Amino acid sequence: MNKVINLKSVQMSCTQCSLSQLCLPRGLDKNEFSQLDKIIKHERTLKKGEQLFELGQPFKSLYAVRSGTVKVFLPIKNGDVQVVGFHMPGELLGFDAIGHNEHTCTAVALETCNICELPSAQLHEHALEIPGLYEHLMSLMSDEITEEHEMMLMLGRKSAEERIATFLLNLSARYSKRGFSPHKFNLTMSRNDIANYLGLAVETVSRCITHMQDEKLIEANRKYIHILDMEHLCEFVGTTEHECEMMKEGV
Amino acid sequence: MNKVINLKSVQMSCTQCSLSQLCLPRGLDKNEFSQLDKIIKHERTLKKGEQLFELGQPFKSLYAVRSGTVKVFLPIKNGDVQVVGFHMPGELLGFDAIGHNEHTCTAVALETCNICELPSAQLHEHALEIPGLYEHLMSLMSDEITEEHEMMLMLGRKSAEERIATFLLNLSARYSKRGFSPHKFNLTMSRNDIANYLGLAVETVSRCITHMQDEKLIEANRKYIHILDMEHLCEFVGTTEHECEMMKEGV
DNA sequence: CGGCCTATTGACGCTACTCAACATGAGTGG
DNA sequence: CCACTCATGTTGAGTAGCGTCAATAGGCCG
Repeated sequence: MNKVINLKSVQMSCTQCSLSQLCLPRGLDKNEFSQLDKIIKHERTLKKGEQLFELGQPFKSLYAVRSGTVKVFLPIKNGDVQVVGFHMPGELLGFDAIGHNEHTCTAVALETCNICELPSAQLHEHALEIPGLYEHLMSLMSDEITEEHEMMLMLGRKSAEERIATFLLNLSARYSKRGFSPHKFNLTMSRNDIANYLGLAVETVSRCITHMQDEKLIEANRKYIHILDMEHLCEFVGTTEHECEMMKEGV
Repeated sequence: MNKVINLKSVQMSCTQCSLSQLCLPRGLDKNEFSQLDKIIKHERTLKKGEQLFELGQPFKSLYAVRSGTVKVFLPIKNGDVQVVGFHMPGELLGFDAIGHNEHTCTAVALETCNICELPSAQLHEHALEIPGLYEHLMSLMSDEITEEHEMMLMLGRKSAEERIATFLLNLSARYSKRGFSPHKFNLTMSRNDIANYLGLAVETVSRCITHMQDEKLIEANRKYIHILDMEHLCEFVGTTEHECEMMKEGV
């Protein structure tokens, strides 16, 4: 029994984690790693539908997704929401709470999730002992700002089909970065979530996906997506050069 | 002559700046203030239309607007753009460049601007000497993330009129925070910029403003805006409670 | 097997875009 | 100072894209 616990704790340490290159600063030595392992909590597990944090909740931690997908959204009137992002393994979330010490959005698990936690109390206390931690966190926040600029472009100027294409290619690139196929993957979110995120109606999402199948760009069956013609799908995205580069990097 | 230069440099120091409460961490002592004044450059002036930074340009500095308005946008194909923000006095910009050490958007002056500069080289070097500087910058970045979430809500779910109302009330609150009237102000950006920012056509912006005048909610003449009925305008925004609070705070 | 939720497809209507004409103000040069 | 041009803003008519409503199909779970 003791052995099992040890094994588990080893598996769950940052040192052993295959995602550490995504969520931690680069170039940490063994010492600094074990320093981090002391302050990061690895035990949290969320079942499908459970909340990680909620709008208005005080800032307790930053969170890293170890496995599963987390959906982040803004609650609006009448129980309606605006989905503002999906977080995959290796991605951090909770930055929204730093500014006013409380969360400005809500995060729930779309499937069973393992979550690592960097408690805010320890953050400022130990940040200086781990070189580059502040810089790294700012770097991640900066990336989030850039991504959200691109979302504004998406919602402001792109047609329904362009949005779907952009979305699929973005997922593709992120799967690819994690060692999965950029061509075949399963969506972890519902059509409803996708539609909401992209500022479209569910029906429009369905129709676009159907249309893209007719055009032989993709093959889709419910959650399953198979990208057949990456080249032409990229052309559909058609906006910033930066974006096109990003997409192709991921392939 | 010497006297003039001295006077100028005194006027331009953070210690004397009326906006320092907006862009600097709170609770700095005299010593820390003068520390900051050493690393912050105050001399930069931009004429209308001049660039502050450009997409792809290496990260040199963070910038604070001292006077004037700066427009930030993403260049797209064919010389088209997507406006992603407007920055007023006391607001920092350039956070987009931290992640990959180069700017992911372009910033230009909408009118004559005075800009303060926090060079990136000095940032990490001196950040630890000024307590709370990192925390403060992260706090500002966090706020920017939250604001952009609200922009996604705007672009994803709101009607044209709701967008205009939200935009006007947002400006109103920001003017108010700076000691100006929340009811009467002059827009520093063109209808074109507003339309682009809000994901609308110029004509739609014009029509909405006209319509809001017919409804006696506002009075508008070109750049000049007079908000007549703040209450009903707020109702128009109609989305998150958080937003409504923010709007009313500013009044 | 039945009930429920999610996804797909079709018909219709509305919002906001496009194209176009026109008005107004700012800036320029004589 | 006025007349000219150009940029910016306003208004109208027609239309396309996407949302809404409704019906149906398919998967999942008890």
